Amino acid sequence: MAHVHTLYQGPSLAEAAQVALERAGEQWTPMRAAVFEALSGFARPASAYDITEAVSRAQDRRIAANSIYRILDLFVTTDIVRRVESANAFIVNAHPDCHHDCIFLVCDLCGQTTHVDDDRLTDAVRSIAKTRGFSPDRPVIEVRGRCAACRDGIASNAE
Amino acid sequence: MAHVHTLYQGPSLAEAAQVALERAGEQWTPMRAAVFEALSGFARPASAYDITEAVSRAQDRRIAANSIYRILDLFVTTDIVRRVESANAFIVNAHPDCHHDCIFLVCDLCGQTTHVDDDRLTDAVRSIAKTRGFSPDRPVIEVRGRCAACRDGIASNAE
DNA sequence: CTGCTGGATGATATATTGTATCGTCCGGTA
DNA sequence: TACCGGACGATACAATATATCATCCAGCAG
Repeated sequence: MAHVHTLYQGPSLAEAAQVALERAGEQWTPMRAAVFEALSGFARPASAYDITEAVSRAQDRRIAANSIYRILDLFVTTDIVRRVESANAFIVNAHPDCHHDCIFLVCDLCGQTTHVDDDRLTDAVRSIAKTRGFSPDRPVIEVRGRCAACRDGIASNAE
Repeated sequence: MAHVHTLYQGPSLAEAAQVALERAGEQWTPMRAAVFEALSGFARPASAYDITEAVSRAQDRRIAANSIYRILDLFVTTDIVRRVESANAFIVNAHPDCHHDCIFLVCDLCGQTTHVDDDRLTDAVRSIAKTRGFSPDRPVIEVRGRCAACRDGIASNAE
C-alpha cells in the first residue's frame, strides 16, 4: 500500500506524459500536446467539450469534438489521463509512471477532485470481484461528497 | 459486514419497492409502477431510454423521456433503484429495505451486472475519504471486467 | 522522383443521454 | 366552488458520445 511516486507538475508533467505515451508506441503530436496542456489547465475534471473549447481557443480555430475524443481515448488507454465516470469528465494523471487503480474524491459542490491511491483497498475490491467468479479489469472507485472547503461552508461553486 | 437481507423477486419486489417509496412519503402511481416493472424486466442495467421504450410499448403510447427521468430520479433518491455510473444505466435494488453503499460488478462483454454488498470494504472507502478531510456522501464502487460466463469464452453478447 | 501506405486529423452527420419550461389534469380541501 | 399542490405530458434543447468518410503528410519501396 505504501507507495513511492514521482509527482509531476507544470511542464515536467507534460514531459512525463510524453515519455509514457511514446513508451506505449504512440506519437506525441502537436495536437496531442495541445489537448494535454488544455486538460492540465483545468483545476477540476473537464468534459471533452470543455477541452474542445479550450483547445479551440488556444489555436484560434474550431476543433471538432471527435478529434478530442480520439485523443482522450488514447490518453485514457495509456493511463496518462483518467476518466471520472461519475462526472463524465477527464483529469490528468499526475504520475503517469505508474498504473494504479485509483480512487477519486469528487466534491459535489465545487467539483474539486482528489486522487487517492490505496492499493490495499483497491486490491480488496479486485479480490471481492474474484470471489464472485468475476475477472476484474478496471475498478471504478469514486466518492461523491464534500471537500473540506465546501464542507466548512466556504461555498465556492464550480463544477 | 455480514448482513441479513431479504431478497425480493418478481411481484414481491415491486411490493417491497412500493412500501419503501410510500414510507418515504411518496406515492406509488400507475406510471411509477410501470417504470419499476419495466426496469425489473431487464436482465441488465437499462438506460433511461431503454426504459422509455419499454414503457411506451407496454402502454401502447409514446411516453416522454423526461417523465421517465423524473421517476428514475425519485427511485434513485429513495434507493429502490440504483444508478450504474460507469454505464449511464439503472438497475432495481433487490433489497429496497436496506440502504447500502453497494458494489457492482459489470461485465464489459455481456453487460450482466452483479450487486455485491460488503460493508467492511465500503466503510474503508468512506474512512479513507475522511482521512483526507472529505465528507463522503455517495461512494461509487463499480468493477468493470468479465463475468464468469464471458471469461470462460461462452461469448454471449449484449450491453 | 513517384507512387503507395498507414497514422493522424478534419469535416460532417447523427446517436445517446440528460434538463428546462410550461401546460394540463386531478384529488384534496378551505 | 375555488384553490392548491403533486404528477404527468408536450416540447424544446443542451450535453455527451460515436460513426463515416475525406484529407494530409511522413516514410519508404520501387
